[in-house]
Formats: sequence, C-alpha cells, structure tokens
Amino acid sequence: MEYEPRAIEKKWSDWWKKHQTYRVTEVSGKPKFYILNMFPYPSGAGLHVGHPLGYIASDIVARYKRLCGFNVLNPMGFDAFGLPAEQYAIEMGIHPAVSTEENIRRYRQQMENVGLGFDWSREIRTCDPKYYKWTQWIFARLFEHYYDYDADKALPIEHLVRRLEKEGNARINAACDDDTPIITARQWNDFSEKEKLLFLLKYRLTFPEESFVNWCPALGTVLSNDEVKDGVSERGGYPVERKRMKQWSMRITAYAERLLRGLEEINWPEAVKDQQRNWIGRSQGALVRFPVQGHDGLFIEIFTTRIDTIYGATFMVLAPEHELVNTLTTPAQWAEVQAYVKWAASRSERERISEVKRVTGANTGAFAINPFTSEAIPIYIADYVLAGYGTGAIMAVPSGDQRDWNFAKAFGLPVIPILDSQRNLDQAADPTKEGRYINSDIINGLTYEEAVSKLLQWLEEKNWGKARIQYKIRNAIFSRQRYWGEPLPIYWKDGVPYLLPDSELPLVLPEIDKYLPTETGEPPLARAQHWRYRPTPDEAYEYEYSTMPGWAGSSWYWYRYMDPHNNEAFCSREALEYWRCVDWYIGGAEHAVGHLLYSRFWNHFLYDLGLVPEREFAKKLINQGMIQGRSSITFRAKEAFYEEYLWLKVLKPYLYEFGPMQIPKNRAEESFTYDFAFAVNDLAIEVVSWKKADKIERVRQTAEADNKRLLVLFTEELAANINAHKETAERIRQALLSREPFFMSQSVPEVEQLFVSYELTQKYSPDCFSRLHVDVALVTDDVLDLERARQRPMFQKANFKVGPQGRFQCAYEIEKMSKSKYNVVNPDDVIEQYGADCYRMYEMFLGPIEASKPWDTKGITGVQGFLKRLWSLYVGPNDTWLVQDAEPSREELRALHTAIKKITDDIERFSLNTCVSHFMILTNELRALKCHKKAILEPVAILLAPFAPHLAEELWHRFGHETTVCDATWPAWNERYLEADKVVYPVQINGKHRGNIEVDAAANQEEIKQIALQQDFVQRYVGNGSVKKFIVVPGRIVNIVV
RNA sequence: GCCCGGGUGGUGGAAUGGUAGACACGCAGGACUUAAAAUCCUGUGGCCGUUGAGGCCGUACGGGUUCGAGUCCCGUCCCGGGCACCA
Repeated sequence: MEYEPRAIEKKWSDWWKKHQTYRVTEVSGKPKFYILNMFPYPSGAGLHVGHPLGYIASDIVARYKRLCGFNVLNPMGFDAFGLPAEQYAIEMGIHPAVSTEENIRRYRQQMENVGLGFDWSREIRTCDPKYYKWTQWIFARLFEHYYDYDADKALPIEHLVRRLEKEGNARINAACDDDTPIITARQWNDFSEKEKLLFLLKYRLTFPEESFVNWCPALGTVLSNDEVKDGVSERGGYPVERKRMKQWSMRITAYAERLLRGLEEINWPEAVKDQQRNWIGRSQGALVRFPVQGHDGLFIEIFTTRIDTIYGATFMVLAPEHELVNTLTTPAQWAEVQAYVKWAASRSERERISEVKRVTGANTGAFAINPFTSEAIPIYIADYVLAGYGTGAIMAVPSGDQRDWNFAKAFGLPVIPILDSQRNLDQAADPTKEGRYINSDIINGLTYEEAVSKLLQWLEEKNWGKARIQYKIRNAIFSRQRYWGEPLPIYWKDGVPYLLPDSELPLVLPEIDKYLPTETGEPPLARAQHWRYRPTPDEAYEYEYSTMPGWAGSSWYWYRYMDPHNNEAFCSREALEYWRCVDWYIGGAEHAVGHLLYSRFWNHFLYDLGLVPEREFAKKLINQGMIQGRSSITFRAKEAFYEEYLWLKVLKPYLYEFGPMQIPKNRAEESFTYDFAFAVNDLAIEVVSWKKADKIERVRQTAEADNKRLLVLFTEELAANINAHKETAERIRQALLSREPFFMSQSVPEVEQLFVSYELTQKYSPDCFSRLHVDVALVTDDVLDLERARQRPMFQKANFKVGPQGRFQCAYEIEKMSKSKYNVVNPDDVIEQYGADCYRMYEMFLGPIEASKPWDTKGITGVQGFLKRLWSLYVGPNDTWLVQDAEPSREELRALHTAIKKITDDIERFSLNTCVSHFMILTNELRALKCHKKAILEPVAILLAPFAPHLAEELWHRFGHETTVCDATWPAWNERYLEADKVVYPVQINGKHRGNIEVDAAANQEEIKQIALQQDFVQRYVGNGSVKKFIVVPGRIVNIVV
C-alpha cells in the first residue's frame, strides 16, 4: 500500500482523542518538564503556515521529553482580549465575545490538524471571567503593596501606614512618586481619611495619576510606549499625540534593579537580555545641586553620568516643562521664554522626532553657580533636555557632549577643553575619557577613574550632591479606554479609588449597546447604565471605566495552566510546587521588552508575596523566527510605459532622420513642455496617454508661444493593441516628413489594464509599471495561471502580454505573510495535500528555528518523497508488512545508532532542521541496505514519533503494540556500534587536502604515520624534504608539515 | 548616532578550529511509459584540463593568530533587528 497520510492521520487523531493520550496530571512519579508557547491572539484571519513553527518545535521537544521519561506539560490557550475584536465589533455590531469564540474554534481546529499534542483540558482564555478573576486578583494585590528598597521587596501597604503613623516618611526608603513630600508622623496623623488615601497612592504599586500619555485619537485609546512606533500606532499606523490624562500606572520602576539583576540567572537569548537592559537603561552618575545666583536657597539639581567634566560646564539647560522656569526667568527674557515654552508644548511627538537636528532654545537671563568653580554660568531652556529623565535639567559641557556643543555653537557659548587628549573641538565635541584633566582645578593631571572618585567624595563632603543611579525605564501605563479588556476591580468614592473586595471578583464586563467611547469622551464602559458597585442597598458607586491593557492577562498565564479550573486560587500550592516554572519558553522576538518584561515584573512581585516558588518564571527562552511569505508580483503598465514604448519601438527608429534632437532631461517629471523637440526644425512632439487629456491644451499653448508645430501622439491604439504599432509608426513618419500638425487620435479610452510578463518589463524603467501583488494560489513556479486569474475581479478587464515562451511570468518578493499581500499559505491546504506529518517535518526542515526564512511550498516534495521511501521500508505492495525478525548487520546497526546519537544531540540543542536531514540520511542508507529488520525499524519508529506522530503511531501499532507510541522509550545509542573497523583519514600536506588513507580503527599515531608516509601522493609532496611535523587528530584528520 | 544579530552554490540551508557546500529544492541528462503523472538512476560551486589523471580559485572585503580558519582576533563594506536629543 502506498503511504496515505490522510487516512492514517484521521485514524490516529481520533484514537488519541478517545484515549486522552495528551492528558497531563501531576501524579506521575516522573520528573517534570514544562514547555510553553507564547499563546496567540486569535485573529479573524486564522493561522497561516508560519504560525505553527514554534508550536511544532515545542511539540517535538515535548514528545521527545515524554519518551525520555519526563512528565511533560505542553499547554495552549488564547490571549483573547484585544483591539481587533473590538474594532470588528464597532464596525459590524457583533459582540467581541462572539467573534473571539469563533476565531478560537478555528485556531483550535487548525492546531489539531497539525497533530499538536496539547492537553486541551487545560486550555485557558484571558477573556473568560473565571480566568480574569485572577488577573483582577493580582491587580488587587499590587494595589495593596508598596516597594520597600531597604527590604528590597514588596510589602503590605499597612506596614507603610504603621510607619507613617510612628515616624512620618523621612526615613522610608521606598519606591514612590517623584513629587512625594516629606511629612512627619504628626502631619500624617492630622490628615483626613481622604488625604491619607490620596497620599498612599504615591506608594502603591498600581495607582492612578495625571500623566502624559500616548493618546491615539483614531483608536480612541491610550497606547503604551512599545505600542507606538515612529510617532504612530503600531496597530493601524494612526497618529499619536501626547496628552495629559488620568491613567492607572504600574510602578515597574520599583523593580528596575531586580529585573536587571534577574537577567543574570536565566538562559535567554543575549539579544533579548540586551534589549531589556537597554530598556531598563541603568546609568551610574551623580546628582549635583547648582545654586541660582540672586535666589537664596534656590538650587537647580542636575543628573550627570560625567561628573568628571564638571569644570567644562559653561551653561545649564532646563527642559521647557521644568518647574523652575517661571521663577528663574528675568523680566527682560520673559516674553521670549514664554513663547518658547508654548511652542515646545505645541509640538507633537512626531515633530520632535523628525526635527531632532534643529537646535532651538531660549535664554532665561538667570545664572547658576558651579559649586566647584564658584563661577556663574547662564541658564537656558531647550527641548533637547527631557522633562521625564533625570531631573529635567543638565549641566552643559560642550567640549564633551555633541548636543551641548551644537547648542553652544548656535548660541555663541564658550567651549572649554578639559582633557589633554581632546581633539578638534572647533569641529565637534570629543567625549573621550582618555588622557589627563586640564582646566579642572582639583582634578588636573588625574585620570578618569581617579577624577570621578575624588569628585564624588567632594560632593558628599560639601553636601553639593551625591552619587546616583538613574534608570530610563518608566512606569507602565495600565489603563485603556476600551471595552474588550478586563475591568479594573476599582470603584470611586469622593474622588478616591477603592479596591473592590476579593469576594466581589470577578468583576464581570457589563453588556453595552455600542462599543464606542461616549459622546463626552468617557470609555465605552460608561455606557453601562446600571453598572454600579452597591455594597449596601443605599450606596452606589461608579466603577473605574477604563479596562486593563493587553499585557495584563498574559503576565501570569503560565501558572493558570498548572491548575486551570481552580476557583479558590489562581493556582494551587501543590501544582505550583510541582511545576514551579516554565523550563522552555518559545515565542517571537517581538515580545522582548513588552510581554517578557511585564511578565518578569509581575512574577517578581508574586514571588515577594510568597505566592510563587521562583523569582524568574522562564528558565530558558527561545525566539522562533518568522516564516515569511513569497509574494508574487505582476506588472501593470502605467502611462509612462506607453510613452516609453512609443519612444523605443515607434519613434526612435525614425527620428534620427531629422537630425539632433532635444530630449528633456527628466521625462518623468510633470512639466508643461513637450516630450521631444527638434533643434533644427520647428517640430515638437508630445506623447499623451489616456490620463493626460487635460495636459494637451497647456502643451498646445506652449508650442504656440515657442512657434513650434506640435505633433501629438495619443496612445489609445497602441494601448489597445500593441502589435498594431507598425501602421501607427508609419503615420507618424508621414506626419514628420510632411511637417504637418498631426493628431493621432481624438479619443481617450476609459481604463487600460495591460499586464506585462516580468521578463518583458526589464527593458523599461521601473516607473513604467505598478507592482501589484497577486494571489500566490494562482501562481506556479512564478508563472501565472491566466485562465484562473481572469476569474478574479482584479483581472476581469486585464490584457495580458505574455513573454516569448508564451507564459506570463511574475516577479517574487520575500516579505511578511499578510492578507493584503495575497501571499498567505494556509496550513490546512498544505496538510490536505501532503499530510500533517509531512507539513511538520518540512516546516522544521526549512532552517534553524530562530531564523526568519521564506516559505516555499515547492520544497515540500523532498520531505514527501522521504516519508514515502521510509514507509516503503515497512510496508510493501498490497499492504504487505515487510518487517522481519532477522539479526541486523553491523552496517545496519551503525546506521541506526549514528542516527540515534545525532538526532538525540540535535533535539537537545534544538537543531530540528538537521534532525530531519539525519532521518533522510538514515532512510537512504537503510534503503541501500535493503533493511527490513525489526531490530532496526522499531527504534526508528520511536525516533520518528516526535516529528511525525501519526505515521509513527501507525507503524508502532503494526508492530503489535496496543498502547500509544508516545509512551514508548527513547532508544539509546551504543558507542560500540558507532565504531568502524577501518577509519578513513583525509591527509593534508601543509594544510591542503591531498588524499585519503584507510587505517585500522585501532591504529596508533605511529602506525598511521607509517601508512601515510608510504602513500604515493604523500611521497610526491614530501619528496626529499623532511617532515617537520606530523599531526594526527584522532578520528578526524592527518596533517603533514613539510 | 548607540546596542545586538548576520553575510557560505541558482534557492533553503549544513559544517561545535580538522575533507566547505551535508540534507533538500531547482536544473540538466537518462530509464520506465503511446503520452503525462508518479517512480528510479546519474550529474550539478567556479575556472583550466581530463573524459577513469589532475590542478588552481572559492564562505562579503583586507590583514593577523594557527600545522590547519566559514569558525578565533583586528580593520573595512553591506544587510537585518532594536533603541534613540536618556545628559
């Protein structure tokens, strides 16, 4: 019987379901292994052929580990809250829950088709109230805690309250808002209840605050920094502006140092760790207080990472939003400064980004005193200093910092060199730390390290400032003005947010009539008429109307898989103690700083509360690459094409008869002169295609003014029938000869749809064609199926110009798979044609899991052929079982054991593409040996089980087993079978390969040397010269140096 | 500008300092066939040469370390990703 994947796969996927083969429990007595995929957002488009890449890879590892005797958890779920479902709801009026449900159903079906062995009894959905009850619960814990730097962990807010009651906050070293005032115990105790609650918000790990946010008017919501790219929203590309709004925040800054240190203990790709380090942005430096001249007791505090350059500070710069700007500005400068502040505030994020190079600013007229030199330096404001970083003020050192240098040049400020190694300061700043200090009083002659420690010491001694560590990371905005997300478990009473009691959770998303924001700009939840918190029949409080962002539900979900149906806790103690954390986590690199950083933050917090057993939730992270699409491109002629066509094919051969000609420099540019004019006669030529009818009159006027006779060529005929140009050309020629004004055509065709085969486009300039994506389903080997294409709307009126071989060729491009590029390949179609096992193996075979690589369905035939050949080792014609019990030969054993070793090693290092190669080699070898022996083929079936589970299960049962191959035992290799009797050594002479020798495997170095030196080819090179060195790398190579 | 990756045949890729191009796709030739599909066999980095010899070049480019470098080091170029007035 031929290998028939469809029948086999249907049979076993049903069997697995019936026998609950993939059900996982905690009672096993085996070591645990937790492998996790980043769960998908179920979009309406379904899975394309690239999505399952990581799922297949993790499925292979999961099955392999199970065969190796581990109790493997490999779950799947859905990150089901999000913008697209809500946008769809707004447009179509369909409840997001309905479309989400539908999308999930489709995703699950597609995943099952691939044969992924998920335990679906553990499926989770972030939009399920039973799930988001616990997302809200964790939010509540964050609200109830603050971060104490002395304890270096989160502590209950009551702890803080007790300390405030006793001693105020002067000695409390905790994460809090920058503007938190120092208060005494007495002040605290005198606070009203409301004042106390508002004050505590400055410490809570989640809190509402007025802040500048990325507001996207088109989406009607706030976006986090990582959802904004180049000033537009990542999703949809809508403009984003900065707006001051009340928003919930997460105090992730409290964990900056912990998140940085934690990176040391996890096996994650360096690139991801680097991105997180960069995002956290730790920099070591100093705070320095500069007294303001003429304002007693008033200081400007600055942050610098180059305290050693303080003697080179020739001015100061404040951010335009800096709180001291108004205080400092002198009357003379008042108008200028106010104008600048206003201008700076008006600029959008986008303008700022695009105008980075422009130097702008204004002088406040005030002066600050450099504490080290006692000299007065002017104070400016400029928007290259950011209000949100450091103290929003800097000391400007133009000799060492390029931005300061630019500013100094623009405003005529002095540049003082401070290191003897600085060069070319008249052209640019030199940020070197080399050399010795000059012009720097107490640090003159010192090196960088010496200078820094001396200055820091002085700062502390004189109370001018102190050493300081600064982080770039900002608190994370946590609310969205959206419907389709988790409600915050918060209600408002008298302008103060209160936490909903845990007993009220989950706070379920209410039904509303429309999904848009209200007319007054409130979030959609404000539409829920009777949605109020009523602790007693007499009270009714408004809930918080914003919802949680997309990353909330994904910041702890790996715990829910451990115990998905628990109603008493997010996860039971027992399950947590058993599974502990994710061993391998697989997902795209695009989550490097979003999901992966927030998840680590929540995990550290849960760890502080003793709720989870590990500080870091994922021991090992693997970034899978993206499978790109191979788009097919067709070329539709634009009017420039007809002009160029006329020129090349029709006019050019004739025009030389009329002598030198003026050819406009840039024909592509829209101009009102004609396309061609002759220097020697008074003839001008204008080539006009159908779209330029309005241009003729202007051209005619120009010609009249120039006193030229005008030849106007319409291209309609050529466009309609390009082969008819001979007649046209002849008419042009006649016109040129007679020098009569001549109009080729008076009419303009409505639309021309000329599509040109790719190879024909090469002769024309690129702007002659529009490049249009065409559905890859219509294209085979880059040739468009014209018959089927004509049935598509885009080609209904098409006119195809085929190439010399009578085929219509398309160009191709490798790019992201997307609906709009018509390059999406659906795994269902591939599976339908080749089978799931074939699809799985081919997807792995494409290349390393981390690399991005293009999908090309053509190559799958290689894997298909391999599976057929493998099958034919077991099953012959008429479904005969070919396997016999005969004793295997040494060669057969070596082939098998080499494969076991290589495949085992390669799975362990996650090199699954080479595993597939090893299977192909093994199959080719066994076929050459005509091997049909059970002792060889049964282990091969087990080896195959992780990769092609259906096929392996079929073979396994044909061997007579009645339980699943998933519970077989992974074969071990025996070194004894790997050794050959003879070893072939390549022999190099002076590093160049010259020949091979075959020696006994047991031969020692001296024996090998004797054999090598006897060889003719060796003698030829050694000749009379002596052998200087003889190197044998055992089992590898021989190198002779002559 | 800064920080990470990466650059190997026509294509996807292999090679953990030890014969560069495994394994495939594609292509060319052949077998079977009325034909096609399917299947099988042979060849396939370039150049010179041979037609059962062999030689030279070759992993972006230029140097270096080494008996030996795609792999390690230094410099240059190019491509991809991330961050970006972060003081």
